[in-house]
Amino acid sequence: MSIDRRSGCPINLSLEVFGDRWSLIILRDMIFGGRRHFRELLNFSLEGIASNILADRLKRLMELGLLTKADDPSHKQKAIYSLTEMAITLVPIMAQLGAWGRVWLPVSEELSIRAELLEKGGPPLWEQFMDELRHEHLGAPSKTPTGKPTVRQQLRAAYEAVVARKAEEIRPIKTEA
Amino acid sequence: MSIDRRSGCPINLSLEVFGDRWSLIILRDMIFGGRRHFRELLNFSLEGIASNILADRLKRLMELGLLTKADDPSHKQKAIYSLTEMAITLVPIMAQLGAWGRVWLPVSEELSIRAELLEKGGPPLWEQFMDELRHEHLGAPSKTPTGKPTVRQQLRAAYEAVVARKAEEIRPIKTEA
DNA sequence: TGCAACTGATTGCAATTTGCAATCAGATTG
DNA sequence: CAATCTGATTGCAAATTGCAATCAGTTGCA
Repeated sequence: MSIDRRSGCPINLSLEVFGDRWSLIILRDMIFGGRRHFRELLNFSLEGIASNILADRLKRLMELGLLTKADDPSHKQKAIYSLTEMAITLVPIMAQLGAWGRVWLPVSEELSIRAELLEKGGPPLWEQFMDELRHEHLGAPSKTPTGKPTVRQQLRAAYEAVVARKAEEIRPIKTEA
Repeated sequence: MSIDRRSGCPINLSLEVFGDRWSLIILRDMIFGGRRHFRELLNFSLEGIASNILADRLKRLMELGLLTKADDPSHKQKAIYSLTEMAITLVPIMAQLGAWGRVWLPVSEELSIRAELLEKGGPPLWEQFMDELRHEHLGAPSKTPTGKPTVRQQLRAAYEAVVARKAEEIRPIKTEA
């Protein structure tokens, strides 16, 4: 799982970075799910990543410059993983991947609502999101005005609205007449 | 190499389609390199794909609906592979991948000039390119006015200009004084 | 006619990668 | 001081990968 340098083509090199089944999933969970710890990534993983694979990929992503690791002051054995600028600029790729998958693949409604919102928002929303990520992970000053809902909040709200609506559809009348 | 349906997340499902080292490379060569035959994909492959892997991936991409296969009238054993609409709409993803790789990875100049042109052209250029691909692969009427250079011609010209310039830099004075 | 080259693959095989389950030692909590 | 939580590591079976050789039918050319 290292970089082969099979060719200097940008698409090939990008594939050598995250052309496997897990690297981009981990980055997705960090970017969209706000995960920062090993256990968060392990236990809340939708796709059920194994701990050895997670450990291997985190290490690899650090070597490649997509993640950094720091001690968590609250626990001597706890590590906090942060996205680098290199990883944050994957947001447009994630958005395009999500948009494509939503059209062509059998996505579930509650999981694709975020892709839809991100697609509708377009580059300006992606920029706002990347700005927020820089604030969270790199300590950069936030350019987003306070009060304005964060992109992650918007994504979360949209997700929960779909979940709530679907629960209502299954059980339309909760209490008896 | 089948679809697991690990989760209904669009990004995950997209990864299950081309989250391997070869599928997107094959599609890249068809989209940008204009390859249509097995041997073209095999012999002109920059990354040196093996014939069994190529055969396997072509089959898989057909099963997934990204490619179709037809007989070549010129040769009874020759097959022509065509992109489907599903594959053609990968152009924006390819463009983003190329743009990201160009910034963060050790790309070679002559291979990244295409990514640069595609990035500069933005969505309008991508649309024109997809229109041309629909014309080539799906027999759709071309909306691009005749006379206007095709995107593939532009990409090719840009590539050759870089190669020529680099040759000149290495050997600045060809003939003796 | 005859033979080499070309067509799109397939097969055998060794090496690598994968994912599951169990385990680890140190840190913290109750 | 025992249970739990931390980020891993190890053993192992199964799957995947890529290289090399091979295949049978088709074609071009002498």
